[in-house]
Amino acid sequence: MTDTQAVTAAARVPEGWPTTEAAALAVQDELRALLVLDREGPPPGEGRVTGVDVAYDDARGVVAAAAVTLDAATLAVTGRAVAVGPVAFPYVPGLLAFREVPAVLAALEALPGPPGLVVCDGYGLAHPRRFGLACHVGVLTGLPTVGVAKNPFVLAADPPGPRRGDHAPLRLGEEEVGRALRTRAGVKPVFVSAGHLVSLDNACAHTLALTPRYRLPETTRHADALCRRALKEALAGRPATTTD
DNA sequence: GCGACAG
DNA sequence: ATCTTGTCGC
Repeated sequence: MTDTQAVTAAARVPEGWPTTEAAALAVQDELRALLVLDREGPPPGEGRVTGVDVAYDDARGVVAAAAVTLDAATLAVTGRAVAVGPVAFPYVPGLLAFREVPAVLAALEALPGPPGLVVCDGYGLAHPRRFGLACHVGVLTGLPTVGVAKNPFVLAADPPGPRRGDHAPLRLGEEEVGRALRTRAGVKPVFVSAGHLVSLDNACAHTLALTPRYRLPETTRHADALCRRALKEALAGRPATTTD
């Protein structure tokens, strides 16, 4: 219907972006102080929700990010944008954000309208240092964010019940920093945590509102399909690692 | 000391 | 994340 053509932007690694693990850890410590966790966040089913995801070609050092905005009530696509650029950091468990954030921000900025709540593909607070990708994106954009990961990370969770909506806590000490949430009956759960300006309860409510049919949120599904297509198209222009 | 480890 | 065929099911 009103599905816009995806706007394509060029992403680049910002000046002063961390190049070592030690520098990245220091940035996490610095940004973590800016997290806002005492807000309920926007209610599910209203306004807009934007999913972000990235695809890589590590051999060529290229990353493509996609941001897809949906009407929260109907889940219809209202805006799409992609950003292609250089990979900003190697993959290090716990430092994923340094790899994806530059391209993700470029895609979000290229959207035709306000993103609303941002759903990230990965963890938020349920992170060894309580500052996963969703927190990072939230602090840098000022937008409410949640993290929905497909696989368990460093925090173990008991298996949730078998029905849609059943969940089990992800604990960091005594604190519940995330949940293994069953979005489809009898199907492997997803791992939800708050990123910025959202409560864990609300993050789970949004996740359920976005999964009327599949295990993963509609936002993530759309963004995943778009960034893969964008990466392919961006690579089609250049055959391979040429002699430059 | 040796693995495991979001994407 | 990515490399990969066929196959079972709606």
